[in-house]
Amino acid sequence: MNWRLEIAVQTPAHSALGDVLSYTHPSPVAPGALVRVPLGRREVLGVVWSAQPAGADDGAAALELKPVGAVLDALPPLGAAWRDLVAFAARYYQRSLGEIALAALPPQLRDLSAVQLARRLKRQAAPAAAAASACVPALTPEQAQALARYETESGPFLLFGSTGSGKTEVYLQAVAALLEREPQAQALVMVPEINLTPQLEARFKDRFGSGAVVSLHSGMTNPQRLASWLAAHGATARIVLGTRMAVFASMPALKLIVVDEEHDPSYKQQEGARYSARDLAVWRGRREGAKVMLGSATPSLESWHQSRPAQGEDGGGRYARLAMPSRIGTAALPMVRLVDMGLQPPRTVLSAALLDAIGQRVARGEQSMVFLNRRGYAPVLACGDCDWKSECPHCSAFRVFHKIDRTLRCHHCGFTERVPRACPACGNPDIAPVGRGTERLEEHLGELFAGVRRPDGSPVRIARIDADSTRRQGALESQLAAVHAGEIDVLVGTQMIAKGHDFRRITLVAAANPDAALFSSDFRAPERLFGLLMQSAGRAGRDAAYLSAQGATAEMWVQTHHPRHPLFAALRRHDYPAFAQRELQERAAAGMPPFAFQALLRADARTQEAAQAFLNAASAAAEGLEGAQHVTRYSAVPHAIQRVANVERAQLLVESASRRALQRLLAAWQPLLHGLRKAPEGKGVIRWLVDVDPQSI
DNA sequence: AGCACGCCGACT
DNA sequence: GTCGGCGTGCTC
Repeated sequence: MNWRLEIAVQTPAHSALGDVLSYTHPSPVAPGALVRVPLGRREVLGVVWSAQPAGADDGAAALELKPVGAVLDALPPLGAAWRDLVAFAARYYQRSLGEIALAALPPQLRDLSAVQLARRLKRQAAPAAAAASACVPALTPEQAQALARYETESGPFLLFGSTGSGKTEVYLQAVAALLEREPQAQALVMVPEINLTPQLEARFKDRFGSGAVVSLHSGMTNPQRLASWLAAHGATARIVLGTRMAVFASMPALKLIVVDEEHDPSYKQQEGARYSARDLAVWRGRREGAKVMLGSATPSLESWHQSRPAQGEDGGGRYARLAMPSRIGTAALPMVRLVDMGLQPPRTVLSAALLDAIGQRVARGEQSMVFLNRRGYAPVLACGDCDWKSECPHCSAFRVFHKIDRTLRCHHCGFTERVPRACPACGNPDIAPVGRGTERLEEHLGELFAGVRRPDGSPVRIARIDADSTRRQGALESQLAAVHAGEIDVLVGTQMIAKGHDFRRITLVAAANPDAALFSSDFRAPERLFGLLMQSAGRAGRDAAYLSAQGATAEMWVQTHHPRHPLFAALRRHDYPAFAQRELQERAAAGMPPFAFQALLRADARTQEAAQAFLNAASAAAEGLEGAQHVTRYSAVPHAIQRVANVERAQLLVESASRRALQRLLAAWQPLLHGLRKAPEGKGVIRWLVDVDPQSI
């Protein structure tokens, strides 16, 4: 008898193909099995979704089905829980099943034949079990209490612990208790950025032995990723560490998911399937009966709101909040100093008081860190005579001046030219940089501190860390190592340096110019700024012993034109709850997330008119669809960066107080959008996409 | 998305 | 006369 298999293959979201394609096979194949199937002229990897005897009810299916090429039966099939996760993610984020399923598998699986895979699996013997360390630090009362609640309650948990409160130790011990109790259990630990995986990996391997731990992130080579994935799938790895992609790791015995720095925007995928790994982690935990622990010093307002305690009529949120407000040891949180830039001489970059404070630290042999959220030398180059500015010819953005190689570079499309000798418009040789980036700040500090000496009389050492300085493989690691080794006195960089890195000897952190986020059109900008500043403050004075030996106090400096802004008042007191309460009140009053759910319909087209026409036609077509009466549809507007690489971009916001209504509308909308693409309204449209729970609008 | 087919410009 | 530009269409 012949069997008909429904198989998920990598079909793009825009194709009109169904979720699964049907193939025939002489025998039944278990759902979750990997197969190779013919698709057009090529053979692709697929995941079996279901199997049924052929001929039963497919009389209408006049389609000539092709046979399955090969079954990769050396590999145990992917479990029902994994398939449910993939199916949910596909449905929720409006993508095809196959796109999510195949993206969740290691890329190398796509190129391996059944024989090659079988050989690979045979080679993947049991890992050499390196000894685990018995050295487990004693817990603080707060850590012990958080762990006790974690053990007795079901979660999900929000571990609200200030920087330096020892969240990682809580994760480690939660994992340790689990592995001890259940000899088969697996744990998944996620971090927002690849940069943060090495130090976490070192800590976990030290505690649990190197054989038990594998990493999963896009910085790994394909063979490494395959090896890690197979170890997770085969449950030989008890702990998987990784970035957002790891949320899809096949882990048959998953019992605990940790999402560290859960507020970090990096958990939201920004291209292809735009999923939130944090939200999927919560869903996956519930589906698989795994406990979920989200951790942050500055939680997302969504998670904070979801973990609110019961109060009066309000039954509270679904998450349990575990608070760890204190820093370990005697180290106090750094003192926050606000510099009113309105009182400084015009065009001041770094105020005299801040320079003095940094200079004193250099003289004492301590380290300082200054961050500025603009890389390059200057964001714009402008002519002194005419109104020429260094606009990108392909984008609605300025090209950034990079002095280091004398180029103008567009950070959106990559278009790069050498800096012209004179104004291209009027020939005036007097063209000058406007504004400041990290490169210029580094240069500026070098000039200002040229005469400053370190305790041993040697000159000050200044370094810069940003996307430009770390382009080379391994550059970030070596630069961070130099900071750790005390070879740097003043570190300049973008927010890259504000995240996670544990600099022991930094006693001063400064935000040079964070004001833009206060008045951004993006309603989440203040939340991100507050998180960034709190996190940066957390970089300072982490080592209490060092501080007291130095007789030093840690300081966080913020230069602003709005020193009385409530955000800074809360920052001064390190008072995240106060900031969150105020922000949530505003969000509630304005009907914004987390009190509403949003999705963006985006379109790219040759012209802005075409992009908007498509979106507005789509909006009109949505009238009367299921869920539409509970969903607000706004008009199409240009994207914040309207044109990139000569493509015009527009977006349309849809919003609802009901997640269910929004989901219904999006599901019903999808086929109409496919149709519209071919209609006159879709003329000129290059692509369109839906972004559910967009992270910025 | 790939990867075809298909119909018009500058080259051996 | 061909090589190749990327426009349109299909994949169980």
